[in-house]
Amino acid sequence: MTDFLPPIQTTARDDAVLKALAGFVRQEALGPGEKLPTERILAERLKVSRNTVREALTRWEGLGLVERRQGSGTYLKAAVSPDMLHMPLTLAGGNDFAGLMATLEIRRALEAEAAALCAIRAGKAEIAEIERKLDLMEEAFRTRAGMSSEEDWEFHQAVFRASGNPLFEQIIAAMYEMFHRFWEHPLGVRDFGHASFPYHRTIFDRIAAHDPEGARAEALKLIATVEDDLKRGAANLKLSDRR
Amino acid sequence: MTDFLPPIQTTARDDAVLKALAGFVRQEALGPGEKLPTERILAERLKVSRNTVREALTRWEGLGLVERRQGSGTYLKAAVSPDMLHMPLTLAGGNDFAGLMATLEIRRALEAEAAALCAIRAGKAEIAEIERKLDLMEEAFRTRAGMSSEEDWEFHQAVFRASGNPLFEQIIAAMYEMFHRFWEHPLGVRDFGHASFPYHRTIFDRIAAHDPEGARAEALKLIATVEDDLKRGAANLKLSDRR
DNA sequence: GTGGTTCAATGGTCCAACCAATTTCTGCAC
DNA sequence: GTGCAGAAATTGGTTGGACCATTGAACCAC
Repeated sequence: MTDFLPPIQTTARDDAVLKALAGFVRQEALGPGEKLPTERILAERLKVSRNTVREALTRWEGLGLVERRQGSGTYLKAAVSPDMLHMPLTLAGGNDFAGLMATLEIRRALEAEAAALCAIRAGKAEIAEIERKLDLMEEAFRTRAGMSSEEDWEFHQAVFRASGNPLFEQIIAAMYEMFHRFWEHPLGVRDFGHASFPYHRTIFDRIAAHDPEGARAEALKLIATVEDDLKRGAANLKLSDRR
Repeated sequence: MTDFLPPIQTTARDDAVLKALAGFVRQEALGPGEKLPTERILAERLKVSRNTVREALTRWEGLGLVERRQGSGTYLKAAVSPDMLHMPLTLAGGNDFAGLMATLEIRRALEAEAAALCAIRAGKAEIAEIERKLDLMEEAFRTRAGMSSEEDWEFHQAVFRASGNPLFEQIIAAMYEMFHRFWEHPLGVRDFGHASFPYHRTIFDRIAAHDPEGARAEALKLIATVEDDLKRGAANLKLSDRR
């Protein structure tokens, strides 16, 4: 009945290397941007071949945790801890309309929930921070006469951060990354995101008023406008076939 | 303005290897489970060292696209196409009560949205598949007089799959993994998940009736019962400090 | 058939060397 | 001293060859 005997692993050198390295990073309190030891030094210290070290680092590089620069060194790109969970998300045929809509559906689910949670949990400091980002965004909108991806993103980040659940920010950051990978100006729509502008303040108002369902509703409206923009853009270019 | 001239890569051997291999997989129409050429053969055919081939395969292995079995060979684990978009998601710190609640909040957001999308998009085949999983789950519930994690999980997986958006399933798989990381029987609650049982069928009914908002509402009820169980469990053991 | 044994194939690791990009140091001109 | 070009050291990237550990198939004795 107990068919759950975990398979024994006699050899897992590279995994051991990664665990040791994660421990080292924690020990030395290394943060993003900092340089970690040379491959040669790691190989010597850990008593494994440089080749094994390289395989381990290759894994971390693929996970986006680390960046290697030839002639310079290997640098941390994100925080690492020994007990991380890695989940490679893969989207087949990523850079097309369907892929963008897929990320937007995730964003709709998370954005609505996060806004609601934020309305419940955000304290005075968090609300002030969100309002600051909102002001920055509106200022950028006025001076540059259009949406600014950067300030817009920072506003949403602030909301996610105030939701009290770090997973929201991490997942949505991945979606954002995917969204902006190939589309600086998605589908050539010039005023992309323009329609979503007013909803940023309405979302903030509902959050400040600690009205979860109101915040959720406004967030849904915002996403709906982005979806409309996207569909409009897709309709504009008849053949988006990049195969 | 066009500061997006892609940097030329004088050296990107392993990337080239992956591209070539992806082309090969497509050419030969290889599917999951099938065996790839030997490392030695790949090295010889591609005119690169076996070590380079290994680094490339290590990347794919990290992305979950491929599985290597010593003494046997390298096997495809998922469909592979040359233009895939990879987005590693790394989640930190989910192994305590707060972490479990965090994963549940994500699950609430995604489960509700997926159920609604599923009610809109699922065809006859998908609905039949979901019902099959539901029957299996109810059968397991009767015979073993309690919730079965395995069958329960398969039911939800079927719903996510029928949502038409592969990201749902992938993200929720990460949450599931995190959830089950340290808690086989979360917090020692014996009949954990018992209360959520009836909602599985109500969710299915709303999906089968193509009633998005109904499905969403039932999904929310289900998650609420799980949250209650979790809180009850946390109250049971006064000190859950495993640090 | 059952249960070992042998043996070839395959991934895992190691080593030593060299290549290519980057950084650092050195020494010269001023 | 300052500035800068060129040499030298550092570091990741690649190569080729060797050996180990595991797997699976063929084979054999019983």
